[in-house]
Amino acid sequence: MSDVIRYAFGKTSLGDVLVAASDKGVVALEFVDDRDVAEELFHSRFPAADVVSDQEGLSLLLSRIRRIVDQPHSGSDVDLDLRGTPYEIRVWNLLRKIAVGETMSYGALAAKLGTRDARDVTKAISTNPIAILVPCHRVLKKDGSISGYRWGVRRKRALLEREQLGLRSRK
DNA sequence: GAATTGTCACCAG
DNA sequence: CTGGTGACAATTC
Repeated sequence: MSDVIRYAFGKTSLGDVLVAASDKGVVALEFVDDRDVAEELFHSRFPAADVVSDQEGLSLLLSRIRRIVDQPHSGSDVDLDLRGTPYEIRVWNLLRKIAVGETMSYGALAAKLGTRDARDVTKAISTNPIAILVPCHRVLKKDGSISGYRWGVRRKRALLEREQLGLRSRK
């Protein structure tokens, strides 16, 4: 049997996003520049699944995501359907425990996981299909500088700035 | 910032 | 196994 995955496009203050969800939760959330390209890419990522467009059915989810992007500190309660190797899932779960406004280095993450190399973590993170909801943007290099981001360093910086600003002005 | 080097897991051949 | 590579890290300029 094949899964049914519904997807829809949405606009956030950081750009267009493509969100996809199964019955269990969100399976993917990506920033896209070109919707046609994204759609194609997306189909090929879930060859075994039944991928259907469902703009209306996901409108609620989209609005929640928009809220999270605009106000990261307001908390999120979106169900996720993580798909990946056990190791990757471990990493992603760890990422989700990082508090808003906090950051962590790849090295520190590696230590927590008992991995030898930071690159091990890097690889797992870089294959993360779910932007923002799995806050891979809160992972920086050890000196605090931004190294790279799957969806563009610019967005990563914007996200972080927003989170820290939100924290500060909330007090 | 950018370049340089050490390192190690991963992948293609 | 060999060689290329990287969302790293530490150093150096």
